[in-house]
Amino acid sequence: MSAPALVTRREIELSEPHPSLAIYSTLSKRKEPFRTVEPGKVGIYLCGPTVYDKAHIGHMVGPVIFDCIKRYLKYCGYQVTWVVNITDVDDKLIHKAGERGISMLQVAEENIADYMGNLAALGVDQVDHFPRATECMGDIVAIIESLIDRGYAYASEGDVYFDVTKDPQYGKLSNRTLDAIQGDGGGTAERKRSAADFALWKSAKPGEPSWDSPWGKGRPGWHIECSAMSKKLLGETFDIHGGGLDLVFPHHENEIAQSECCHGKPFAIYWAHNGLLRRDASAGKIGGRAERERSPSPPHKAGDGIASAHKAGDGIAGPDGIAGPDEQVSGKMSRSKGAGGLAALIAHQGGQRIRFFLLRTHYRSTVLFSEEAIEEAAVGLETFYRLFKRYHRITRGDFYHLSAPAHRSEDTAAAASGHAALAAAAVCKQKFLAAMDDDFNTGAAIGELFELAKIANRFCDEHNLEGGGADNATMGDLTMLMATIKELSNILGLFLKPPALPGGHVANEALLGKVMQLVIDLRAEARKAKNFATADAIRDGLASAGVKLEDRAGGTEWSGGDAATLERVVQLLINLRQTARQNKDYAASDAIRHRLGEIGVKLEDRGGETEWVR
RNA sequence: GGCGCCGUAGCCAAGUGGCUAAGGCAUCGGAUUGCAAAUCCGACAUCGUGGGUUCGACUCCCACCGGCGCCUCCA
Repeated sequence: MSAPALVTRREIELSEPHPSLAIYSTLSKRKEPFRTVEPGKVGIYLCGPTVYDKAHIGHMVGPVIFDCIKRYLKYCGYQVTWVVNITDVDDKLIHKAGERGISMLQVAEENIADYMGNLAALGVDQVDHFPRATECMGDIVAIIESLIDRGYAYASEGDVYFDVTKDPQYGKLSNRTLDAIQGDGGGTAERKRSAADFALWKSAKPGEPSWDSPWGKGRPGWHIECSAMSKKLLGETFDIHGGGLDLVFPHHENEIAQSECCHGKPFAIYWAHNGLLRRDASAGKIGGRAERERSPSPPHKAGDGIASAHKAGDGIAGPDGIAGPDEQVSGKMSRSKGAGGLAALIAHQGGQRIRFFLLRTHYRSTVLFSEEAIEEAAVGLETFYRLFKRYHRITRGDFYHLSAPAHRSEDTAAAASGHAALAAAAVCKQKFLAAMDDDFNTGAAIGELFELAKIANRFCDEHNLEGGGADNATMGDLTMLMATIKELSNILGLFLKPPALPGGHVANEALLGKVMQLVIDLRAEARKAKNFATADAIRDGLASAGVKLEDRAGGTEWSGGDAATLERVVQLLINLRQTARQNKDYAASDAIRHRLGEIGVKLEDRGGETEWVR
C-alpha cells in the first residue's frame, strides 16, 4: 500500500556556478556558489502575506530585498520569474470576516489592495505573479491526493494530515528532530497520528467558506498552497525560496516535506530568509506575539478607528488601502502606533526613504525600526538628490533619464583610459558588484554609492563646472560618472524617479500658508517703513503668481493660487533677497533667508542662482 | 529545556586570520562663501567580557554577560 512511497529524493543536476555570485542558504547554513536548475533562468518564490489585516512594515522587508535580488539577477543576465503568493483563506480571515460581518473575500480584497499599494510605494515592481490560494484549489487538491497515494498523508474525519514520521528528512531546514517538535495541541490533536503531523486539508465547520474535495468540504492547510502554487508557476524544483526568518519552522519545513515527498526531488535549491524588524532593542519582532500581548485593547487595532469612520457610506473596500487623505492628516498619531500604520508611514515619509532604510542593512539582519531611524537615514539620501540637481544645473541633463547599462560588464577599458575620477568610479563599481555578489550585501553596496557621489562632487569642484569650466568633454565625463551611479542604483531600485514630496499635498499647503504669512508680513513692514517700491513689488509679484491680496482692517488676507503657487512665491522672496544683496543690504537679505529658514525653507546660493529646499 | 542568531566609534552600519577596520548621521578643524547653506580636504573605533588555538584574531574554538528569533499564528 505505502510501498512505492518513501522513495529517496533524487538529486538533480544544476548549471555551472556563476563565476562570482554566492547566496547564503538556510538549508546548508552557508554561502554557496549560485547554480540554477535551468541554465540562464531563475525561479523565485517568496512567501507573501496572509491578508487578514493591513500590512505592516515588516511585510515589506522580503519584497524589497527580493525586488533587488531580481534586479541584480537580471543585471547578471538571468531570466527571472518571481512569484509572491497571497494567502487569502485561513482561520484568521474567517474570524475577521465574522467580526466585521463581511465575506472572507471582501476582507482579502481590502487587504490585498492595501498590500499592493504599499509595494508600489516602495518601488517593488518586479513581481511576475501574485497567485492566490483560493484560485489554486485544483492544484492543491491534486498534491494532497498524490501525497495520500504515496503514503505520506492520511485522511482523518474530513481532515487530511501529513505524516511526518514517513519523511526521514523532516526537520532538515529548521534543524530539529521529531521529538523536539510539540505540534499544536489544539482541538484537532486527536485526529492526528502524531502531534507533529500537520494539516493539509481542514474540514469546514458549518458556515465557513469551503471547497469541494475528495474528503468533503473544507479548505487547505496553511502550507500546502505554497507547494501547489510554486509547482504551478515555477515547476517541481526551482531556484530560490524566500520569506521571513520566522517562517522557517513550521511553514517552510512543511513545504519542503510536502513537495519533496510528492515529487521525489529537491524543492528549492536556495532558501533565503530575511531578518525581522523590531521596534526596540528588547521588544520582539513587529507584529509578533509579544507585541500583540502587550497591546491592552484586543479588539481594535491602530487603523480600525480611522477605517470605520470612513466606511459608513462607501460600501466595499474604501480608500484606506492606498493611504487616503485621512491617514495623512492623522500622521502624527501613527508615529506611535505599531502594525497597521504602514500606509500612513509611507504617506509622510515616502516610499523611497523606507526602501533606502531597509536596504542599508543586510537582509538577514534584525533591524530596529522606528520613524526616527528612517528620518536619520533619509538625511544621507539628500546627498544624492543634491548631486542630481547639481548635475542638472551643469549639464541641463536629467539624472532620472540617463541611460545606463542594463547588464553586467567589466568595463576595465574605460577605467584604464579615463581620468582619475573615472578610474575611481570603476573601482567603486567593482566593489559594489562584489558586495552584491556576496549574498546581496546591499549595505556595503550603498557605501559605494556614497563614494561615487563624492567622486562626482569632487569632479565638479575640481573642474569648476559651475564657474565656467564646463566644456563638452568634461561634461561628458561627468555624465559618465552619473551614469555609473544610475547603473548601480537601478540595481537597488533607488532613484528610479524623483522622490515624492514627504507629506504630499497636505504638507505643501501647510508650507504655502506659512510662506504667504511671511510675504504678507514683509510687505506690511515695507509699507510701515514707507518702502513702497518693495511693498508694491510684492503685491505685483503675488498677482502674477495668481494670488490676490486684500488689505482689511484686521490684516491682509490672501486668496487664489494653484499647485505652482508655492514655487512662485518662494521665487518671489528669492528675488527680493537678491535685490537686497545687490544693494549690499545684507541685513535685509539675511533676514529673508533667516525667516524662511524658520518656516522650513532653506536657501542655497549656487553659481548665479539661488535654490530652495524644504 | 531544544534549535539558531546578534553584540564593531555618540548613533546607524559594512567587513577581514596579518596591508590605513567601508560608508552614513552627529561632532571638531580647514578650504570655499559678503555671511550662510551646499561641496571638498582633514580629525574622530582596536571590534561585549574572560580564556584558548595561532608566529599573528576583531575575524576560529570555549565559557560567561547582555539582547533577539523559532519550537503554537506570524514577513
